[in-house]
Amino acid sequence: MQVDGARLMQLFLQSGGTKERDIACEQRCNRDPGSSLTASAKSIFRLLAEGNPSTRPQLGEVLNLSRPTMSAAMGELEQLGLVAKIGEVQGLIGRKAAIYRPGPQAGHVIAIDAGSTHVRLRVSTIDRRLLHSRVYRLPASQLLLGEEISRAVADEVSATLAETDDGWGPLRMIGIAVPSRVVGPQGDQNATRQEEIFSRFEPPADVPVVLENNVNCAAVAERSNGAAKDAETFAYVQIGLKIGMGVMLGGRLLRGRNGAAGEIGHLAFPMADGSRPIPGEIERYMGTEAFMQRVLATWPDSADSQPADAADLMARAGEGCATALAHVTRHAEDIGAIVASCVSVLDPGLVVLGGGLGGSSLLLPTVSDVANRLSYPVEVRTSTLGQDATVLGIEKLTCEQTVDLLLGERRD
Amino acid sequence: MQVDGARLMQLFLQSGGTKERDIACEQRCNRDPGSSLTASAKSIFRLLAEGNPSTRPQLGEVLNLSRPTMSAAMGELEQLGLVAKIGEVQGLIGRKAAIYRPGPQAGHVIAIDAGSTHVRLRVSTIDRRLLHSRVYRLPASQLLLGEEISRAVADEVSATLAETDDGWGPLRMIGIAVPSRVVGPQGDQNATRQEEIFSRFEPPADVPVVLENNVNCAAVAERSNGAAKDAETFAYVQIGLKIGMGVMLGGRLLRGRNGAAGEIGHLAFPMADGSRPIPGEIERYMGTEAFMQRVLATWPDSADSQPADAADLMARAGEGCATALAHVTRHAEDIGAIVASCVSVLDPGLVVLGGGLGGSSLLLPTVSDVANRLSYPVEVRTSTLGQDATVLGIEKLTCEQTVDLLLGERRD
DNA sequence: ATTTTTTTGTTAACTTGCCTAACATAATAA
DNA sequence: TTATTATGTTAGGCAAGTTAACAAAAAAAT
Repeated sequence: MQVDGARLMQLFLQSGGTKERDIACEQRCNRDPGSSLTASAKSIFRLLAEGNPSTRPQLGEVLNLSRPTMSAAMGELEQLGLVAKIGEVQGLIGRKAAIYRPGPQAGHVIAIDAGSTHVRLRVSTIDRRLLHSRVYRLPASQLLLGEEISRAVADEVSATLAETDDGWGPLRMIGIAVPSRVVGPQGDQNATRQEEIFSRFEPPADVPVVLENNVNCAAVAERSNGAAKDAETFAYVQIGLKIGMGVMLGGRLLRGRNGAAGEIGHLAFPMADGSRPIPGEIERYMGTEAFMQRVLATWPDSADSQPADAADLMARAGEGCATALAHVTRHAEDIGAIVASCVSVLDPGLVVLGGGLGGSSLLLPTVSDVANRLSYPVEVRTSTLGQDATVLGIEKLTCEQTVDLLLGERRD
Repeated sequence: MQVDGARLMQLFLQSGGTKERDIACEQRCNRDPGSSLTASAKSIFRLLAEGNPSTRPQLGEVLNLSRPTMSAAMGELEQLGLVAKIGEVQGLIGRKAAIYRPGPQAGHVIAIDAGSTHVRLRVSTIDRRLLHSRVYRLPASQLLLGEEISRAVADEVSATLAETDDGWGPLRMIGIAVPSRVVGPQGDQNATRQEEIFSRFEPPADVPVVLENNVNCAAVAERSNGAAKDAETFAYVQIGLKIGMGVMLGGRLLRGRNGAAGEIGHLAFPMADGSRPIPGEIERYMGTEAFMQRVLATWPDSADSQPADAADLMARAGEGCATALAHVTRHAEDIGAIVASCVSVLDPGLVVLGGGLGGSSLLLPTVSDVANRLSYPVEVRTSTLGQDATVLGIEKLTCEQTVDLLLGERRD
């Protein structure tokens, strides 16, 4: 079932309309129950949605709200079921304080990493308490087959819906991380395969769907759960089979006109006096496959047997094999050069390295040295998240979108 | 007179403090007279500061304010002298409407382009009505001598202050565009020469100074007066003696941690299989000097005499000289490759070319073709502003900062 | 010339959303 | 049992907006 352009737009833009006819009101009011809350109630809900259950005094302190205002706001929120009291805490002295977190009517989201080897799915509340999760490994023979991924997503979502618990509240949104550019209405719609995800998967009616590029999702995860927890601005550079970057500026993803911001696989390369760049060449050159070809081409017969794959090479380098280490270091220099180019454009102050190869801490010193030598001061860190990075990122983004939706404050 | 670090910080941060002691209150209240205005009055002032004199109905329409609110807000603003009635307009029917613009107490700013060949100065109201302007051409022998530029700035400012008219209202701020990185407090302070501007120039006491990189200023000007009038997001790429870029994202400049965002003179280059990049090499390679060396090295004896300089080369290319055109086109290919790298990182959708060489429309087709072939869809335009771009940009930035200051809303 | 219509601007009364001050409640400490 | 302290509610006030009604000033209609 192919989802056409109009339908996809609808998925993107759902819930925006305030000028719809009255007949849709009941639906809409159920979809964004908090759109008529006071500003203070909204800010309280936003804070609780971050994931820390809090007492009224704590919330009031952070948000600079008086106790009467807290009282009124919590009244509004509790009435709608958007927050719930989950316990009490006793200080050293004085009356106990009630502890709140988002309530059942805040509902839950489904976040899906629709990767080419795995489909990972997490169901969670909007304050990111995990309710359910599944992982489906795609048969290796079907790598890169968009339709098979779509079918796997459809299956996993069906299975999830069958197990839905009443206590989870309503399903508010589905977020899907895809390994392609994600383009808004005014961008270039050609040459993106974002619709393929819907070729076999039809999302439940009335549940908005958000799509995001998988590298961007990993960047979001690094910020919310990983190596960039303290940073508002940084770049996440992924080096593996392919290369890509996710850019976070002031806590917001940089997407670009065509959803192509961070597509460093298209940096001009080769780039030197007398040479002419080839489109996408740097992605091929830096990718694991070409890298291993170069490694094997010069691997000495005298030494150990040839490394089986990139992971094997990295392992041997880590064990002290000089030949392996030389190759890894050479690759790290190339990565450092790419990082330097990104720093020259963005000057993010922090770069997090991730991906199949980039995640190795062996690369770190060389990448950092080269980048800092070529460009401007930048801290380089290695990703602390494993293969869950992408699904955690799309979960975070979906929760944020859901909060915006519930509060009637569309952000982007 | 060297301005030390503490003084510079003070210059940057002036007007922020709300926790100063009461003795400073009178001064402060004179400095940000509008800090106690209602939100609606502030938004009205902001709109008028954009430069379009407007009637109350027009303002109310745009800002969604009722007539009584307009009445109250205009009352506040007129009382403070922040707006003034400058006339009336008669519609087809009905009562005349008064036309307003920022009033005398809104004051004026001095904007300075402290370039290495010229010092350009504009005095204008915060709605950018030109009050006075001067240009000083530095003696060629003193190119790049920071102290001479500083002295020229000091002289021009003195001359301006001497000519100040009472009708201009108070001097609110001085903005200076400098050809170096401009670094905030948490960035890398080394290797920027931003303080040199103060070596011979001491700004009047109590007048805040804002510094900004000159390429960033040109980008701002392209947005407010030039080729990117309709764009919120674009990159301005300057190609001349040196190369640089200014990045505008959603109407805001991207500065980076160390003020080095857009410093594409540090893109990794040469970058090819087997080569290692050299810091700053692409700036040398792309700069006019190295470019002309390559041109002259292969210039055929049989043809016309060698071109005298880059401008001469461009002129001959424009007249149809095949040799010159071939060189220009080759250079345009290199520029296209650089643009492609920037597009791969930012995907801005629009790139404006400027600078001594970049401003030539001869380059446009090739740059556009190469960039679009190597990377993602991007429109390429040629700058429409001449040498005034930088001073217009710093003027715009200074006016924006002044409005923020007057309204007590520090933005960045 | 007078009345009507239309737009602009003001006045009056109300609403919202926050605040402070005072009071009520529930816990520990004395 | 009383004092102290933190939490939560009630009462009353204020700032900044709203709508409704009225006043003023202009062209259009009578």
